Amino acid sequence: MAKQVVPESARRRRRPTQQGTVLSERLIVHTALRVLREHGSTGLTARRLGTALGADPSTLYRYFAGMDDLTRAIGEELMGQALDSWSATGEWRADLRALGLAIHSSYLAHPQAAALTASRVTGRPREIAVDETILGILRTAGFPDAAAVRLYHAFIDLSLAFAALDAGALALTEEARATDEEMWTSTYARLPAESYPHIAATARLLAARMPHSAYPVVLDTLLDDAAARLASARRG
Amino acid sequence: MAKQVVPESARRRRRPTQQGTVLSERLIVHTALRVLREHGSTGLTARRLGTALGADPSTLYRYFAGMDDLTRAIGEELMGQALDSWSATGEWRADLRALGLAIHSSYLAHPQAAALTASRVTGRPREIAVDETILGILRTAGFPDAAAVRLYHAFIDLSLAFAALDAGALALTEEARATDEEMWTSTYARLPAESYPHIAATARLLAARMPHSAYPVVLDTLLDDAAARLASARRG
DNA sequence: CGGTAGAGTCAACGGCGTTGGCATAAGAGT
DNA sequence: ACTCTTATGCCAACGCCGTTGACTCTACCG
Repeated sequence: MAKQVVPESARRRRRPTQQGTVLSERLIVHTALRVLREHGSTGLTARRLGTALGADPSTLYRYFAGMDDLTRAIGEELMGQALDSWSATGEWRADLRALGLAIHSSYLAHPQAAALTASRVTGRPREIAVDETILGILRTAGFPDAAAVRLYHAFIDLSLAFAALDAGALALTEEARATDEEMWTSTYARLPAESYPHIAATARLLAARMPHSAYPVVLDTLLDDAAARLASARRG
Repeated sequence: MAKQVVPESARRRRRPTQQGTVLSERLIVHTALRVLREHGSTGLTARRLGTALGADPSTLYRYFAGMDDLTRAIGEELMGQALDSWSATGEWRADLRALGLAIHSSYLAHPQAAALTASRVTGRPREIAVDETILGILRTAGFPDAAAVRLYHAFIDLSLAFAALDAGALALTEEARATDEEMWTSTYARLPAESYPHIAATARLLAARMPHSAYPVVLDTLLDDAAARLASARRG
């Protein structure tokens, strides 16, 4: 078997598999995304991916060091899609907000994949590009370096943490997800008011709000705070 | 085998295993936490847990419907420990802050377990108790129901999302974690200033800040915002 | 138009969650 | 104190899983 994985750029011969497909990192990652969507976040297995590709499972080890390596490549793909779907306007607050939402929705577009990768930090190219972009927006907007780094840290971790949390909820099977959402109208809405007065009093509001993500609310709070600090620093 | 799991309260006979241990849900959950700590977040297996308990793996199915059910019980235990370590003072902002930090640090105290459970919502008793507590603090502080629910939602999801994110980082093996932290002094600090001017300019600040959690900063931002809204509503 | 080594295949290993059938001893009822 | 019932733990087995080493074949280099 492969002593070490051949980097994609150095790959020369493209021998088709028995079933005729010609493999590539790109094809494998995209097929993995499809398998994840169809079989859930725990449904990506070497055998299944091999079958989906029309190749022997062990062939994957010619392209990735193991399933863990493949997982990181999937995460990098999600981050890349977020960056591609975003464009700068020059208005720092709007740009940051849009970038955060782009990252969030890129992950939510592949919830099963996101649940697998969102808490991994890889240091791969597209991830670094996102970091450079965020820091650039903040420093160009006039934040001093210390404030920019502090805000960058809060921004990126907040976005990734919510991407993981919300993706985890979406990645459940359809029935499990429905059960979870209904929990606010079934379990929580029926708790006795004597023991749980506050939940009982707000049950209707909870059922309306909890199925949505809190990310936009928290993100806006963070950006409002940053804008206020920037304005007051300019005045003072 | 067990058609269905016998609830812990209805359990009568406590027959010791061949190796002499007397099982219980509590013992199993606590042993599972130990196994997770020793073998990592993917190291909890039915066979290993059975060995650690001195019991056959299949015996676990007398207590839990499957490994997934056990996982939820572990999450419930973490939430319970958070609630136990917290006490109210009556000052809403301080109480909320302390509760958030209690949840966060309860999860981080068992990072391998947290990585497994933080994004699950179970609707079990201790979890409901936490929800009731938070809503109680907010409504007693004078927030109208709509604002209380909005803030509750942001608060709990923020806390769980960061618990999961930060636990994920801590749950890596010691060497992998060290490698990740050093990435800010190795990879990021050495990126060429021509291609990555903003990262290069702030490399030292990044290396100092990134290994810590952004949770307290974001939590305080959220609570500051809430306090300001409450004060202005009182004035208006 | 060979020779070579890289890409795909095959078979196997040990470990996983889970199940059905079975032995046995704890506790209820007398 | 004795029996009876059945909850509880054990065993063996099933079909998955990731991964590996030895292999075959074929695309490309010269």
